[in-house]
Parts: sequence; C-alpha cells; structure tokens
Amino acid sequence: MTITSHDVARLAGVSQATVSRALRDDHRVSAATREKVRRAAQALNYVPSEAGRTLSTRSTRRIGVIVTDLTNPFYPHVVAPLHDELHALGYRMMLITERSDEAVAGENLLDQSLDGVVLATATTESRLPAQLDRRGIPYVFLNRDTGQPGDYASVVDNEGGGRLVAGVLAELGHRRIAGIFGSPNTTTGRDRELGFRLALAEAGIGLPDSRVVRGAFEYDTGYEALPRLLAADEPPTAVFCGNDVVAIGVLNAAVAAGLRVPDDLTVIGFDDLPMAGWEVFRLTTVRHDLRELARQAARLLVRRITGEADPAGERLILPTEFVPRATHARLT
Amino acid sequence: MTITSHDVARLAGVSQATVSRALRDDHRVSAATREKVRRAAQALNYVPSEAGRTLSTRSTRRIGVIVTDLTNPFYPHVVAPLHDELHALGYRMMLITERSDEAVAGENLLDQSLDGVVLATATTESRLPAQLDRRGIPYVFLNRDTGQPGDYASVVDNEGGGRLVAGVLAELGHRRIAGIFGSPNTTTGRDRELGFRLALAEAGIGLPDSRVVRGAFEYDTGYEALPRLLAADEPPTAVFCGNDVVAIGVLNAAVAAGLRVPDDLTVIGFDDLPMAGWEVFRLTTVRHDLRELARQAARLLVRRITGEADPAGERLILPTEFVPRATHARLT
DNA sequence: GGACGCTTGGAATACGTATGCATTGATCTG
DNA sequence: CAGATCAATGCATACGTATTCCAAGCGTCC
Repeated sequence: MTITSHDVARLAGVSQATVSRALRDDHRVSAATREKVRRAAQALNYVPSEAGRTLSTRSTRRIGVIVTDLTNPFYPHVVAPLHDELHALGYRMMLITERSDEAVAGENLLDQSLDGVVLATATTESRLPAQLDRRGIPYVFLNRDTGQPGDYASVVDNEGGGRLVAGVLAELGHRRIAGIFGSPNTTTGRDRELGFRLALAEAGIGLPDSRVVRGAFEYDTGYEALPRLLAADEPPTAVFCGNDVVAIGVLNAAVAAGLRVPDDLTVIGFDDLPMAGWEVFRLTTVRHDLRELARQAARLLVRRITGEADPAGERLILPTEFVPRATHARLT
Repeated sequence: MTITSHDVARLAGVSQATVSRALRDDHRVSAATREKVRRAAQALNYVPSEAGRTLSTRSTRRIGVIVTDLTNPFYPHVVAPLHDELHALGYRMMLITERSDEAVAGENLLDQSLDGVVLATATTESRLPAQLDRRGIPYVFLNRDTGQPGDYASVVDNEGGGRLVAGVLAELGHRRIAGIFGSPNTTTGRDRELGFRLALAEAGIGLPDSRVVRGAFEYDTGYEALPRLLAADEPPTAVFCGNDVVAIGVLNAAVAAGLRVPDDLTVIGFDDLPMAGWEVFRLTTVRHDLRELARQAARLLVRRITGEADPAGERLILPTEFVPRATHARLT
C-alpha cells in the first residue's frame, strides 16, 4: 500500500540506492538521473519513511519539550516560539506535559525516539536529567538555572530582576512589603527571591516570614495568598509576585476584596506576558524576552546535538528590564 | 553504545525473538524464561527502540495535533486534555502549530510517522484532509463541523449556543445588538452566527451589517472591533462575541473607552474558559465541556485507528449551557 | 597503449524489532 | 509403546532507508 523508495526505483529504472542518493542531492549522481528519479518520486507521491530513516541514520530530527501545565498562561509563550525555532532548525516538537516529572521518567523518553530534550519544567528535584545523562540524550534547561558547571541552560537574570523590583519599591517609599515567590524547589523562584531580598536588605528593609508566601507559579497561588497577607496585623503596602500569572491572581483577589490598585496596594509581577498589558490589569512588571529565551534554548540544544557546543557546558543569560505600568504607586 | 534486544538476549542466554516475546508478555514463553529475560533487561537498562518497533509493526503510537496558535488562550485548554487522554490511551502527542495549514501540508506529516491526526485548526479551506485521505491516515476534526457525511468530528452544539444567547439578549430587552463572529471560513464561527441570527429573527430583531464584525478568534479582534461598533450612529447596547478570547478583548477595549460593563454595554462570550470567571471579567458566556470535547476527539480517533469506528463517519456533539455572570444587564 | 583517476550506479548490508515457521523435547492417548 | 499433540524456543526474514564497498565505463596523461 505505502510507496517506498523501491517502488520509485523500479519506476525510474534505477536501484534503490540511487533513489536515496538522488533525493538527498548526493553529488555522486548525475543531473539526468536525479531528474528522472525526482519525476518518478513525484508521480508516485513518494514520501520517505521516517522510521526507516531513523533506523538507518540513528537520528530522529525530533525534540521533546517537557512542560508542567500548558493551561498555565506562561507556558504557551515559551512553547510557541520553541516550536517555531525548532521547526526552522529542521526539527519536530514532541510535547510532553506532566504534573510531576516522575511521571515523565516513567514514560519512555529514553527509547531513542528523541534527538534531544528541552526541560522547561520548574522543579529542581527531578531525576530526569540524570536519566538522560545516563542514556546520552542531550538536553538543555529552559528557565532553570542549576548552577552545575557542566549544564546547558538558557535563563533569565532572575536575581537582577528581583533587585530591580526591590529598588523600585524602596524608592517609592514602601516599607511593609510582601513577597509571593515560587516553590522553593524552583531555581527561578529562588533566584528572584534572592535578588529581591538582597536589594531590600541593602535598603534596610526587612521581609518577615509573615509577609512571605511560597507556592506554584499559578493563578490560584496569588489569588489565595492575598487574603492571607492582608489579614496580618500590619498588612503590606506592596506585593512582589514571582511571576505575572501569580500577580494576576493577586489583582483579581484585590478586586474581590474591594481593594484599589495601586492606591491601596502596589502589585508587581515578573515576565511581562502579553496579558500583563491588558487594560484591566496594566500590570507593572519585569520584562525579559521570552521568545528569545526559547530561541536561545532551541539553538543551544541543536548545537549540543551536533557537537558544536562547548563541552564544558553553556549558560546563556538574558537581561531584565523594569516595565512601569499602572499597578505601582508612591506611598503617601 | 545503545542496548538492543540482542544484548539482552545474549545476557539472558536466549534468542532475540524470545526477548521480544518475553517483554511483550507473549503467552508462548514460560514464566521462568520471562523472568530471566526481565532481569537481564533490567540489568542492562534496556529500552526497546521505537524506530525498530515502528518499522516492524507499522504503527508509531504517535498522534499529531494541529493547532493554529498556542498563545491564543483557547488552545491550551484543548491541547492539555488531549494530551492527557491520548497518553491514557497509550499514544504520544506530536504538537504542530501553524499559522496557515498550507505550511502544515508542506511539512511531512505524511511520512508514516503518525498513526493519526487531530485537526484542531479553525479554517475550512485546508487541503490537508484530502491529503490525509489520500495517504490513508486517520484523522478527526475537533471543534470543526464539516457536515460531510463520511467525516469524524467532535463538536459543540454551536448553533444551539448561539440561539441561547440571542434568546437571553432579547429577553433582556436589547434591540440594538452587535455580533463579533469568527472568520467566515470557520464552521465554529459560522454555526454560532447562524443560531444567533435565526433566534434573533424569530424574536423580530434585526442584525444589520453595520453591527457585524468578523475576524480571527483572537484578543485583538475584539479589542479593535469595539471602537468601530461604538462609532456607529446607533451604537449597540449588547455585543455577542464569537468566543471568550474575543469577548475579553472587548472588555479590555471597554475599559480603555471608559465604558461601564454591563451598565453601558452587555458583553457575552462563548466557551467559558477559566479566565472568563476571573474577578476582573466575570464574563457572562456559554459553557461547554472543553475537556470532554478533547477527550471525545481522542477516543474517536483511536477508535478510527483501530477500526472500531463507524465506517460511515461519526459526529459527536456536546451540549451548551448559558452561564450568567456579571457582564449582562437588562436594558432600562 | 597501458596505468590511472574520475564519474556513475549497483549489490549488499546495517539499523532493531516483531513474527511466521521450523524444531525440539515432553506429555498424552489408544 | 508408537504416534499424535502441545508447549517452548530458535531461525530466518520483513520492515524502509542510508551507506559502504565494488564494478564498470570513460577519458587522460605520459
């Protein structure tokens, strides 16, 4: 039923080997035969079998992308450019979404069906990297900074971004400041918190545990955290959120609580998703180039696959920038 | 370097064939040998090669999912449950996002690397179904209703949903009503518009072209449409949007224009994405079970792959339900 | 005119798994 | 006890492509 290179060979009156060569522009085939083969392939509507090619070349031109939860608005903005860049580089994308990536480990990602993997999940406790190493499957971290010397990662200057926000809040006169950070097992959250804390300390501002919440980078985290923070004896005048999605949860909770932003509360996010610029939010946040982050990860992975990457590991860091919109105000 | 079933066979002291059989629980292998093979495989950390298996069985356990644009908040809510359901059914998901699916046709989806395809793109003009048919690759439409007898589709009762909204608006006393519908080349948009128009007509309410906008199911469509609709001589008192994403664009445009919703304008969406329930929106909309829509599509596709589906085609239709929130009001 | 190099294309094989068929030994039946 | 039946396993091959090795043809140079 399916057309193979043998069928093309028969029609063109050449050997199967010649068909393979002709279609791959091997210089050892004459222009005339190439044309003949081309026409035969066209006539039969021939498409080379991916499985046959994979078995022969030991390369699949396929890359796995592992994300936690696609319905979290953050991920699509990294998956989409990843897809595009990988496509441009001649690779297909295999999307794998898993709550815990122990489940991913249970999956057979290791069956040689992937040329490489992009790890875009947040958690630092996964055994997946070790397993990939053992099987010799190249991978890169996206938005996760292990600090391990040999690793490959495309990351954002999270610490710098955290500092930026602390600086701004201090300058605006805020002293009772709260933080909603990512889970402690995400480097993204940890680094943002670290930079934020350091810069706050330099400004002589404390950050007591009573004004700190940690949780997943999800809408609900922000939505549920705000009431708790407000219930304290000395409620905060400003909240720094670990990312925009959390901040948007906070903004919605503020509406529910009848709080006016920024008059009653300053809210600052991180990422600058398109959503952050919507009129209903006009969220003040920290921008970094998510598209470039993804592109960079894709290119790094491909370089690692082709052996062009630095064997000692590579760490590509993107800068951050403060984006003032309408959710921050000077304390009066 | 990589471990094959031959290596396992050597270690276990059996033939490669026996390894294959033992690991696939073939009843024709004794419990003792099975155990011996299991242990050997375990010791070597053996994982069967996907490519070899594919070549041999002519099945890839891989399904392509084609979507237009992942950054459109609608798609993640269909891709995520699709992924989960396919996973549960033992298939992997290959995500393909393309602006135009002519580009998809250029892709080699036809190289036998997919057991089936879910078409979740909106446009009706694609040549892709014809190409898949020609190559005998099973596929289903998700949220697209071709009306062709032999097709397989998982859809929503869009016409019924449109009727619901028209009924509500009429009952609320609205007479100057606007519609922002999907592109004319999407059946989703067309059917919603159709039901809406029919029910409006039955209520004796007109829908002049000056109060109709058509465009992609995107945020910008709604955001840019509202000012134009408001500029008319007799601006509408209510807007029905082809989906929630468009409605959210409208709500943001309303904020930008200083309009109060629902006092000045009633806005109604379609889909009931989680976002629609956010405090800042509290969007009145039409609900259908997006998760079930995806699940149903996955199961239908798998049934078609295994030959269990009705050869005459199948069309699974999900009901809709009106969800009153805070963006609609009675005309005073 | 013979050795040699270059070009072109065919034959053969590797890649890893699944499976039809053959083989072997054992158990059962009349 | 001979022959039939059956369980368990090995042998051989198919799947489709890429590639290595080899052969043939042809021109060139000294």
